[in-house]
Amino acid sequence: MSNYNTAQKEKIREIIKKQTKPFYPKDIYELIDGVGLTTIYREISFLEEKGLLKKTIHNNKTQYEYLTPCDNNNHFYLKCDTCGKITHVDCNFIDKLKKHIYNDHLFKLNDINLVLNGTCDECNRKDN
Amino acid sequence: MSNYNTAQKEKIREIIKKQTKPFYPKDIYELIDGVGLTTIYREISFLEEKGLLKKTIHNNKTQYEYLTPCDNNNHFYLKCDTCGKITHVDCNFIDKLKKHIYNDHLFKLNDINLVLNGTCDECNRKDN
DNA sequence: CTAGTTGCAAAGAGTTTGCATGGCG
DNA sequence: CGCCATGCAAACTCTTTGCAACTAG
Repeated sequence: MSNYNTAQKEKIREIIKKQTKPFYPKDIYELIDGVGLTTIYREISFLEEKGLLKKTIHNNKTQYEYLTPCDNNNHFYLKCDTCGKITHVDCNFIDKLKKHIYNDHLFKLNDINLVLNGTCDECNRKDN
Repeated sequence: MSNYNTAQKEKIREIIKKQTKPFYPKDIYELIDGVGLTTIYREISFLEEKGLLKKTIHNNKTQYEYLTPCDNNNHFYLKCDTCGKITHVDCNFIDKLKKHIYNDHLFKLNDINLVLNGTCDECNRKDN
């Protein structure tokens, strides 16, 4: 399954790649004309299995976050809990973290899709 | 709301405190006699707002993880994606992480409820 | 032409809400 | 005794599935 390239799939992927904040399947549905909600659900599931989307919860509803793909493993994502924005960070500190957790706590962190929550600079300034 | 102490609430909290793995509201329901599912949903929401429970997703259903409370901020949680077990870790490395992210990436990590995903030692051994 | 894809309608499942009853303080 | 809590049933909403028509390769 998901072998054929169709106009619907392309439209969906195009829209999803532009998302820098978490979204609901319905959001994508409303941004596209001529694509059924079912198809969007199916394509989202497919992209999630490929690791391009990460599921989260908001108001007891599933949200998806688009994670820009990256070759190396020295990267992670910062998600602002206030505005929802997701930032891709390339940084070798992640390596130190992984090693520390592995050595001191006998725990092997996931290589991919490490998302840390907090508050971004912009929202931080606003709050003060 | 949630001011009165009732037998139902006590039962629910007692069971939840024992959970070291993610659970569904229904799981708690099945572990207790004489408490309605509605009440369990209400108490879980209450505990989640207090930060004692963290929502996650599993099979498109909401799961909750009990996070043992802790006074200091030098701690985080390790969640094994294989067996689901959640380990509470007291460790000052978290401070280094926070400072690095704040200084180098202008991002303020959450003080509480930092959960890192990966594979625990036990599951790691089994896989090999 | 064949096998995958689409999308409607309906089914399924989890969660929330209305309301009458019951219990805490 | 007043107010909050409980729990059943019903309502709601999101998500999945069945199926017939359609389309990419």
